[in-house]
Amino acid sequence: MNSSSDELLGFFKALADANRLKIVGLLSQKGFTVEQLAAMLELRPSTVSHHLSRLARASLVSARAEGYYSVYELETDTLENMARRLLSREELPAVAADIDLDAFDRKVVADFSLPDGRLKTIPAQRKKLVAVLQHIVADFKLGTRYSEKRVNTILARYHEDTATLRRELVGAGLLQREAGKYWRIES
Amino acid sequence: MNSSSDELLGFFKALADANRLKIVGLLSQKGFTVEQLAAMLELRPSTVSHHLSRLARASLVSARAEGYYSVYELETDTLENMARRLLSREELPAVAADIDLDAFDRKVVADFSLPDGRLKTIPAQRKKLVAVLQHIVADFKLGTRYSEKRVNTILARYHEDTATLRRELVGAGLLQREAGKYWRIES
DNA sequence: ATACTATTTCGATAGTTATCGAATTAGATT
DNA sequence: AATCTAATTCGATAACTATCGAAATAGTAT
Repeated sequence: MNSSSDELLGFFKALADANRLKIVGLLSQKGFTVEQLAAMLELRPSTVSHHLSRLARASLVSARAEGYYSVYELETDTLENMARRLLSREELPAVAADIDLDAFDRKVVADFSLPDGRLKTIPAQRKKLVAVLQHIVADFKLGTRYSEKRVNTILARYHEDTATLRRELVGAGLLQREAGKYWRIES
Repeated sequence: MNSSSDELLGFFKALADANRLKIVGLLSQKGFTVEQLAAMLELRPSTVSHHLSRLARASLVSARAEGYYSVYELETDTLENMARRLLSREELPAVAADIDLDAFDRKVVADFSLPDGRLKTIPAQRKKLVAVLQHIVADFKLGTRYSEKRVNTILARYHEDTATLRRELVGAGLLQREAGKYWRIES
């Protein structure tokens, strides 16, 4: 979660309250003082002040001194900017930018592995099987052609049922087979 | 607060959580299962399920069955619609549509009035004075010309200092004066 | 300078909700 | 039909926050 996302989160949190949303609605028409807002919303001034400070923290409102009062006004620019950011294609992916997309696969491999690295069982579920196969295929060098015997030797480190592993590796497109030889495919 | 505003509020509340925002960010790239999201966010599946149901309630995500799993996907249309609504000029004023804008003025009049309708004092603050004057001027008929004597008689119902009230009414532009006669101005 | 008053801050409280683990459900695979 | 598993629901708990009243603050107006 980077600082740009924090801004976005702050924006949503600021508006995720019925009374704050009403305040923004009211300020979209004209400026109001704390007292006026309190009367219209049937809240205490201290409560309204609290809401206004939250909105101000998100740069959604600003105060202007006017004689005895301080008049609050809506920062329409901030609102527009945020709305536009939501419409842009890059914004949302950026929110998830620093999240580890491989965590699931690693967890699956860990869940199915014994301390010595062998597999407890071969996963039955497609998504999990693929995760485990991708883990195993890392033992094969790119550009090397393996005999079936050598393939089995490597797979035997993981599970006795080397035939199934071999078949699934080919089925998943992780290993290529031709004329009795196997080799790894660039991913 | 009308039902359209409820939708808007629901939208903001749905996104006002760091993990839900991350989920949306992840789903903006591709669909994921509950388990996958849980691993990536380091949360329990039940927690992720909870978040997804909140997002679904706001129509921000939907589930699609795929074999053993149910794959969640982002409803980009909803997101776009909401962002556009924020940019439209009518949306925010509508949020405050059914809020009583005169509540402040009524509260001021009530605060400054004795049970019999007379004023405790004449407000010193501009905003409050105007509220009280607007209340008083309702006793004057539109289109009628009043002598200063009749004006004072009416104002005496509110406060002994009729001279100040009269002057302020004229100053605030609520009463017009010419050739010793006073009359009310259409507001 | 002094007094007045709108606003803010603070402390306390009640209501909301994010999170977890356990139990249940729904659905696909065999 | 029986079994297995991802997902959901439920109950409990902890963290957060909206709201209030009281006290402090700041900034005019006299």
